[in-house]
Amino acid sequence: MKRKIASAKLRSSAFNRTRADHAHELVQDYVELIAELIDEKGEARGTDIALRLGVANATVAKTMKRLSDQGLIEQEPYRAVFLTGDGWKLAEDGKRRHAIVEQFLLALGVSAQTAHVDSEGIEHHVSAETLKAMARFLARKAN
Amino acid sequence: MKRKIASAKLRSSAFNRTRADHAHELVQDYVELIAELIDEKGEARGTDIALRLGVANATVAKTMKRLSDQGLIEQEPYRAVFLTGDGWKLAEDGKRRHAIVEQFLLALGVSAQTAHVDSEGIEHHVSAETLKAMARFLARKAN
DNA sequence: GCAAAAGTTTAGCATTGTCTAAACCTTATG
DNA sequence: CATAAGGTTTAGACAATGCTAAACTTTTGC
Repeated sequence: MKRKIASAKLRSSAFNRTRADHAHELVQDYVELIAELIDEKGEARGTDIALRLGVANATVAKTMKRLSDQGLIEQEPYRAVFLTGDGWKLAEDGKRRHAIVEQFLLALGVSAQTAHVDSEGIEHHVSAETLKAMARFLARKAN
Repeated sequence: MKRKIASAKLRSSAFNRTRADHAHELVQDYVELIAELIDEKGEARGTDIALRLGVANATVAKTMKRLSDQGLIEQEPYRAVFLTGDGWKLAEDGKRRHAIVEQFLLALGVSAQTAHVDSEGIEHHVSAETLKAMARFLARKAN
C-alpha cells in the first residue's frame, strides 16, 4: 500500500512543517537576539541572552554549542559570541520577516502591544508567499 | 534584579511555560484532527491519526495516553478514541480559529495550499484581538 | 596584586516527542 | 474456526530543551 502512505504524507505536510520548525524557531530566536545585542552593545554575552530569553545561563551555553556546531556563531571559551556569515543571514532574514508581520498587524488595526507579541509567534510560520501578500497589503495601504 | 531570585516552586517556571506552550499546540492539533475524523468517519483510529499527522503509530498511542490523562479523550484498549466534553470544546475552538485564519489568508490573496499550510502554524499564535481584526477584515471584504 | 564577584562551562537530571521492533489484540478470509 | 493480516500497545532508545549545582575563568575593587 505504498500509494496510500504517499498521499497521506502529502496531506500531513501542514503538520509536519509546523512541528519540524520548532528546533528552527529556537535557533532563529537566538541569532536574532544575538544580532540585536551586537547592534546595541557591540557584543552578545551569555548572561544577557539568558536574561532576555528568560532561561538559565547553562541553557544558553548548551544551545550556543549547538549553534556553533551548525556554523551560525563563533565563540571562544569565556568570550562573547559573534555571528558568522550564515548567522547574519539568518538573523537579517528573521528581522525582516518580523518587521513585515508586525507592520502588517498594525495596519490591520491591532494594538501596538498585540502586534508586538503576536508577530513574534507568527513570524516563524509565515511562508514566503504569505509574507509577500502582507507586504503587498502594506504597500497598497500606503497609497 | 527580581528576575534572578527563584524560589523552589518557581525554579522551573520558564521551562514549564515554554513546554506548556508547545504541548498545548500539539494537544490542539490532536483534538482538532480527532474531531475531524469523527465527523468524517464516525470514529478516530490510531492509524488514521498517525497517517494524517505523519508520525508513527507508537507516537500516537503515547500522546493519546496523555490526552486521556488530561480528560480530553476517552479510550478503551484496542478501540477508537472519542472526545470528552472538554475535548470537543477545545477542538471546536481550534477549528474556529483555524477557519478564520485560513479564510483570512485566502482573502489576502495567497494560494489555497499556502493558506492551508500557513494557517496551521499561525493558528496557535494569534491572540483574540488579532483574530477579531482578521474577522473584521473578512466581513469588510465580503461587502 | 589578590580576593571576591561576575560570568561561563560542565555534569547530571527531567520531560517531551519522536522513532523502531516486538508483543499483543481484533477482524477478516478461506 | 483457525490463522493471516492488520491495528494497537509496550519497551527501549535518542535528540532537543530545560533545570540546578559545582567547577572553572575572567573581571573588578580595594
